[in-house]
Amino acid sequence: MSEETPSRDPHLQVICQRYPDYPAQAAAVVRTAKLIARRIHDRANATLSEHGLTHPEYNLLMMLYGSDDYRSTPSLLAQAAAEKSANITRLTDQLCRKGLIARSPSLSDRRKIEISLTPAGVGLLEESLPSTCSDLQELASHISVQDLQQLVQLQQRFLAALDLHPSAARPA
Amino acid sequence: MSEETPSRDPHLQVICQRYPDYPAQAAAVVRTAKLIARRIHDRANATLSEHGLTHPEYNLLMMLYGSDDYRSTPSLLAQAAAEKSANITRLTDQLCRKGLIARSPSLSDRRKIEISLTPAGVGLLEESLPSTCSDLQELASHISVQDLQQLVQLQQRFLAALDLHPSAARPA
DNA sequence: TATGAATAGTTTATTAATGTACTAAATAAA
DNA sequence: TTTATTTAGTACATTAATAAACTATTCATA
Repeated sequence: MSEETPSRDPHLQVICQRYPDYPAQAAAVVRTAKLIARRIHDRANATLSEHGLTHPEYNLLMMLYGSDDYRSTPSLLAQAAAEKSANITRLTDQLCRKGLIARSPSLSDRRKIEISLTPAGVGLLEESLPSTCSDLQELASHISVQDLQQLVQLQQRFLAALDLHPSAARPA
Repeated sequence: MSEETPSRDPHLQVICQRYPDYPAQAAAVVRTAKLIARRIHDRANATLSEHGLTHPEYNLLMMLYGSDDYRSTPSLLAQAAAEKSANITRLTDQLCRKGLIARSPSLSDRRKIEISLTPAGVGLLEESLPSTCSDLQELASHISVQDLQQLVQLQQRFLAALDLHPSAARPA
């Protein structure tokens, strides 16, 4: 490890002393991404519980909100929300039970299901958005728009590297 | 929403048309962090399964590897690895059963447990590190060290904002 | 010194998430 | 046209993760 260690994590310094080839910078990116995701998840769950939603449910609803005609398919949702297909089934079952989404057969491909927001789903989302957005906006207010944009851009470059390099182990 | 939408996600553009106050940049940060964390998790699980480890187990082992005397406590591990304490218990139970860590009572505080890597734990870690590190290094090779450092720094600024703003909802 | 509050870690029940197997349908190849 | 392969989504069993409750211990306050 020839470059400087990220300063916020004393563990990394010790690791690099013990294993000099440890890619500390990349490990720090990964670790911090996980911290962000976890912290936001907990925080969002607390806020959304007042509306009877969990964070993963909310994410699916938002993906539908951001789709043409509030409409999508389980596979597209799985991809967009970084969830496995079996979990999409579980989550959409829950949202169906809550009357927030509806399932219908696709007219163009009989394997496919179409999922759309119900009016109640749109209503609940728009009811929850003031608190959700102000919470997130509060966080964002400490960082300039340019810095946020740069952060996203750098994140996306890291993600792009994952696409270039399929896992060295057996395919899942 | 007055600034440009991150370009990689068409959902965000539609969301902002429907709800103009949506903080798109911050949402993009959050979403991309989750994508990174998920992708790395899946990728690491595939690599580590050859060594009989899961990604969360590996993370704990690495935290111990980066601690003085390979030694820590469940609470410190929970914090460092972004896991809840009940999950630390579950994970450390598993690692104990595998003989990779050992528990002992703390001499300074009877509430506390000390957890340390066993020689088998150190051995397994160092056996897994070549493939783990080369995998991660491969990803990192597409981004300059300066860019990685900047990415981490920006991530950490986002995290710092979370500390400044406790959740608006009831404390968990 | 006694009492109240906070901390540490585990247990337990519950929910969340995943891997695998499956059926039906679509697509690709022969 | 037939066969092989891939895709879509769900069922099911299993593992992963969590909230709440708990006991013991430590720390803070009166």
